[in-house]
Amino acid sequence: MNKYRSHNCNELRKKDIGKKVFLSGWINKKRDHGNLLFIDLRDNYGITQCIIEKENSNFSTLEKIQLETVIKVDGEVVSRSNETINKEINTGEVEVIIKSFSVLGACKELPMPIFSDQEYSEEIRLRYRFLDLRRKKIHENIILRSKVISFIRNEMIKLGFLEYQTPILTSSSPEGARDFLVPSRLNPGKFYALPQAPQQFKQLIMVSGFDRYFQIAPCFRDEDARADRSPGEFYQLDLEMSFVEQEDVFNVVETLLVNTFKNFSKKKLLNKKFPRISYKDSMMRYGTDKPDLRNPLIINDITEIFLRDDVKLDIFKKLVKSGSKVRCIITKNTKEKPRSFFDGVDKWAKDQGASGMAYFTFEMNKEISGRGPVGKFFSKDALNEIMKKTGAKIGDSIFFACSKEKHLENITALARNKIARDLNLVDDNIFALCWIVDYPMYEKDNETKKIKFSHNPFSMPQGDIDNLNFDKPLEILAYQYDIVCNGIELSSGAIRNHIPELMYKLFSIAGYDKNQVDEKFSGMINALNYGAPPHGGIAPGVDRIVMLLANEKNIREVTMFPMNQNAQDLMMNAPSNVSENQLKELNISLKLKK
RNA sequence: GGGGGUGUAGCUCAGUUGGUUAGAGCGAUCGCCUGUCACGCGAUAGGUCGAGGGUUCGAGUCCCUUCACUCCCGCCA
Repeated sequence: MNKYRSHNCNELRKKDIGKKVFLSGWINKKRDHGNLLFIDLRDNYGITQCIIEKENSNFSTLEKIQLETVIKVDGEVVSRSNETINKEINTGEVEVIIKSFSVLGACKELPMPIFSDQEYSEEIRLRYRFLDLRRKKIHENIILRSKVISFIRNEMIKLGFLEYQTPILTSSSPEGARDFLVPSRLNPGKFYALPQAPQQFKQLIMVSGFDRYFQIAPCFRDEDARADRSPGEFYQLDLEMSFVEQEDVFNVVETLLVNTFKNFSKKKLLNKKFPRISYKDSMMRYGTDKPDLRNPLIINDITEIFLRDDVKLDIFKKLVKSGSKVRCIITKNTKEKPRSFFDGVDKWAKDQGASGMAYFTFEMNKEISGRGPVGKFFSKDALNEIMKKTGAKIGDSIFFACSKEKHLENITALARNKIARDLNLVDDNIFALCWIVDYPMYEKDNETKKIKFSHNPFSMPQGDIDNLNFDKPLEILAYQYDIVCNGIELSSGAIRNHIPELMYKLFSIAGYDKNQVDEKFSGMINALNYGAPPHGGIAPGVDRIVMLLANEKNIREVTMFPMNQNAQDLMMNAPSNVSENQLKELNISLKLKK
């Protein structure tokens, strides 16, 4: 038998009464009654109450010992009287009378309490992450993460996929995020890059004939953090399949995600077959390509209304003439809402940098009218037209804003969330997943006015690929798709372009000549010339899936050892200075900006 | 790179209009307590009010600069 424990701290039950046992764990909590001391002993599995009386020669030592000290106790399991049973813990019907004990790991005064539901600053939590991780909530989150990953591995294998590793040291690529670079000692002046994703490798795996690949893949991107975006590194369920069309990828992902969400959360799935929403529709109806479908509000375009002569809202009419658009959100049956609700939205919009949100409520007295500050500018015919266009009914209200399209999309998307929150329209017990499809292949860079890839440059364009109209590149759509859950982007994927000539052509439109493509994507472009199968895939973000399942708003709550917002590991003290010698070996000299 | 929030005891926070010696809870230390499970009771220690500068008779409080953490925008094919 192991010398540290006969049982773990979640094992003892009534049937064990009378047994001599020994347990090891952390002192979670002490309750000192002077002649009687209760100790809650905690390990990964649970808590067992241990008890010692004054008569025992160990009493005074144990009484003085710090919380979170690791001890081993020898003792006997006894039953608890009915009044003293603790239903909160699994071992609550019994307790262990301590005969002797020993300290296995001493503990200094704690910088933060472990046994507490209190919130602590991120700084202290990250600096003492090993203490933070002992706390119940995050301890359980990390275990959940492990179980989710195992489950996903199993499901993928059941679906006929095999897991393959790809290199961590690879080459820098010009498209996409900023790379983390690693200097090469053996190749002076040259650098590896950490992969932003195993994109080219997984396509090469397909060209190598492996048919169905997956990997829980670490990805590295040197970009700024957000609450749902770790700086530096994160994990994707990377997958790729040969001889597939878009729907084949969708079927695999739907099966996998439905099973995963069902298995790890009590929340309901809004749809088992996720709705397909085109990028264009999504931008129109939700103002974003990551819509939260739990929110029933829809955005409508009512620009045309402002061309009518019987609409007198001159500020908007003038803006519309110079190319602005007007979009609105209808709220159902809100005629009784207080003025503060409407003004609150307007004020909020102004805080967001918009010119505000106009509003009125559709009313019927003798005839239809708009009640609210700007209602009087609309004739009854114009109001009828709006109702027809938006599906609004008498008693509903309308919020609308006028701006250039891009800004308008932003502000209405935010307003959609804000209004839904105010009206409590979002059911938090639902997962609403959807596909966003038909992304444009290219977009115009706002600053440089140049055409660039809007997403993945390796995506297959839609339509007759022998007769694509390259004169209008912005109209070319791609077999490119995202999956979105509750307004959070879970992943991006695409059917890939496996035809080298087409690849050169598509890159040339984004400003890369053949030589550049050959140089930057040499591994892949070369391989495509030797019999490449049609293939496609996707890469759901593992951290975000776990975040949703754990019901957390911050990705650090499901990451064991995260970095802070400035991409520093406060516990390990990374990044850090390196010695002159190390730099010399790498032929690197530092020239720091002042 | 830009904008917002926060920064007071080991931890979580309060601190009025600028006014005497900066408070509470938890934790720590000491004492009391035999059925608690957030045990209870009493006492003690613990502060460069993030840092620097300024205004003022007087600054935790007002102003400027700066640092740290965090949220957001940019960025993240």
